[in-house]
Amino acid sequence: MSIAADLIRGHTDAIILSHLIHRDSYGYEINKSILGRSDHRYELKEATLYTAFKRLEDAGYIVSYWGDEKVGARRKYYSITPAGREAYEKQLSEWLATRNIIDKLLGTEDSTL
Amino acid sequence: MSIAADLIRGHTDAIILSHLIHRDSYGYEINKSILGRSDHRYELKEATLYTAFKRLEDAGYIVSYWGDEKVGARRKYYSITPAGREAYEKQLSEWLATRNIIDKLLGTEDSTL
DNA sequence: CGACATACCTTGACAGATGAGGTATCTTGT
DNA sequence: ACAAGATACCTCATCTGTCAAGGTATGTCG
Repeated sequence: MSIAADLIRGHTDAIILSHLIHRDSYGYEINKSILGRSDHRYELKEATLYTAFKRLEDAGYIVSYWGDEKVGARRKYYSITPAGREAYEKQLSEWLATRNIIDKLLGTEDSTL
Repeated sequence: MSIAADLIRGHTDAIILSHLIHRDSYGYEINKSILGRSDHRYELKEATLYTAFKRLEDAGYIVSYWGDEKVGARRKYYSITPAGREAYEKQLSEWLATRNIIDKLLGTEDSTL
């Protein structure tokens, strides 16, 4: 794991919402997807993931339901709500603004000082 | 303050080091500089700033000395050490990697996937 | 003389992340 | 038949960075 998790702190919710924008999903799958999409450089810890689900559900950004798997372990699916989509849009633009500011403050070779 | 501080969490040390790369400085000045360079969209809280100074000094990344102001409030200057410069370089590249991954995970329409 | 800027610092509390632990099912190799 | 590992869920105690709130002191301006 080459990415310091502390640097991603605070982006967990947006990352999960981003995944659920496309389709309903469940914890284990979301985790593996994040691992894959980050080229194995970042992995959400399970405890972090389930803490985030709780937080997002309490906020009304996602709702959950049990899958009807006939075989294998049961899956708890999550679905993003309209409020969740709004929150995602907002968090995405916040990320872009934050990214911009950090770039400036770190002197990431920015000539437009 | 339009930028959620929690999103910048973890970048405080790098931001301070980045400032000290150019010249020795003191707390109050660094804070104002950050405010200005972020177009007043982000401000380090004093408690956060002094906590960070303590952390950086303990780590050997910065050293401090009192200025010899004849008038006005005394100033405590900080100077970056060679180890601090190394740490800054490392943290800068970590930021670039993290930025890249968050962009991917948030689906920030990145064509170079 | 009061307000405000400059300049430093500490303490207690909060929130997100996480190591470590737990439960249960199914598959694959030996 | 059995062990190992993947799939799949969850909780709790602890750690760390942030920050509101409080404090001290000096200089300037109206």
